[in-house]
Amino acid sequence: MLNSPPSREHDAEARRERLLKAAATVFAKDGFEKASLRAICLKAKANVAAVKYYFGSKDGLYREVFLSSCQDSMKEDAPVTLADGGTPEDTLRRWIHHLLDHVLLKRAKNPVKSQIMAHEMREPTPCLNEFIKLVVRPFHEELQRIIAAVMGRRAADEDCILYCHHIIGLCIHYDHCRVFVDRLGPPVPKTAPEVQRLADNIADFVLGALTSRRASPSKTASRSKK
Amino acid sequence: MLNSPPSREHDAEARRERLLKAAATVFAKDGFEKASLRAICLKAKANVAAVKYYFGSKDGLYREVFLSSCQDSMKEDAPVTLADGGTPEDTLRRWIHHLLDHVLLKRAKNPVKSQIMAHEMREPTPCLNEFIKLVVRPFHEELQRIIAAVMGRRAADEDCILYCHHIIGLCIHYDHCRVFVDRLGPPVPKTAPEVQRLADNIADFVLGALTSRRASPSKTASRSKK
DNA sequence: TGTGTTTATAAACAGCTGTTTAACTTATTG
DNA sequence: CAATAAGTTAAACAGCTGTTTATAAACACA
Repeated sequence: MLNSPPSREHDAEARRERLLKAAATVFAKDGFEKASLRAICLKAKANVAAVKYYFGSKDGLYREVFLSSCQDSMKEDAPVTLADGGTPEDTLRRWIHHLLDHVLLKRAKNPVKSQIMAHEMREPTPCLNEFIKLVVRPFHEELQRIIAAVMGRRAADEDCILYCHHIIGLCIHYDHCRVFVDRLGPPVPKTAPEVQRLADNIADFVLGALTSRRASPSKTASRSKK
Repeated sequence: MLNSPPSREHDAEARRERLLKAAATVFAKDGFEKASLRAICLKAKANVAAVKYYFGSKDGLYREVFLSSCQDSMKEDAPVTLADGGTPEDTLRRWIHHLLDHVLLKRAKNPVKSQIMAHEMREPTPCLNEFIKLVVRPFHEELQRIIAAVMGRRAADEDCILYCHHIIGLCIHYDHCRVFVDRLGPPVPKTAPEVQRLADNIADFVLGALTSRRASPSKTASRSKK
């Protein structure tokens, strides 16, 4: 008779993990729309119908990839906090260095997460709110506390909140707009010493700004008191 | 017999423009991959084969939309320059306000350009280099001159170049990462008075930083002299 | 008016997509 | 052990996509 088909794979957990990993890579490279389940399943050595079985749909697979990515973020490097000790100014320096090290070195070696995040920002799903709540907001709030300590104000001061956005925006610009920065020069840092130098430059700039604003609440803050 | 088909449209130029306009809208909303030629042509009241005829392919249509977008950028609001008069500090304030007004108000009413640009940043084509050369670089260099005037340095000073990136990154963060800022609060400005208030806050912050760095070249700059 | 060329477009093509179906295999339960 | 449930997977389905083909209509010219 004909040859019997090869024996089936039994390790469901391993297959599921392979699918998640392959999907992350393909979604990162191609984006959600262009990424095809056949490409993902070829890479994962899995059957196309497995996507429906394990994840319900292409959307479900994407959601799971994104959520895994969020959970990974929470396991990463210990964040820099005021409780670490040192002056608030030194803490802010370390915080800035830590963020730049993360986005310019660590993430650059594995662009899957940032590319999935870029896609998510363009077409937010409910996953994004979860990510913001679990990962981004605590991070943001600790920076607020650091800024407030530098400035001798309450963390809920509206200036402190805005300065958080200013500082984060300034730092991640070097990652998000890398195609521009690289062409306008100087190139985006690629080594730890280069990152340290940029971090120092930014920290000096930022601390200069915060120090100068210490005694001068902005018109924004004073108007909000009416 | 059967009804004769309606007469053909003869205005090729009008059809081509309609296609460009519809494509811009659909590409902006759906991204390149998800945008379908049938959706674009339905919107433009044109035949699907017209894309091949006028633009060669879907890619060609996209390229033309992007180049039109770059040319529009060059016709927009007169840039703020030192030659406008006033102190360098006031010029910088106006510059920051102008940028925020542009990205938060004008562009927000027509998100086509920023969304196409986001796509281009993810998958750069040669068009991007053209755009950087013609639009972004002159803009960037004028900001460098303004910063240098505030700081009493040469425009080619490496700190001035980096501060350009810092300032631009900080400002455009409110547009690029709007999904984050809106959820973390306070909401991204949507009215002219709100934009003015944010611009003032940023200008105070930035001028505070530049003033504090005036007498202290950073370690970056001083090391580069070795 | 007739002829050759160009333009515009309906229809078809070829291929790809995510999802569903059906059949088989394996595991579990009574 | 038999029956049932769960898991795996090839094949099929239904629909969509960008591109190509074929042809009518329009244009230009003698």
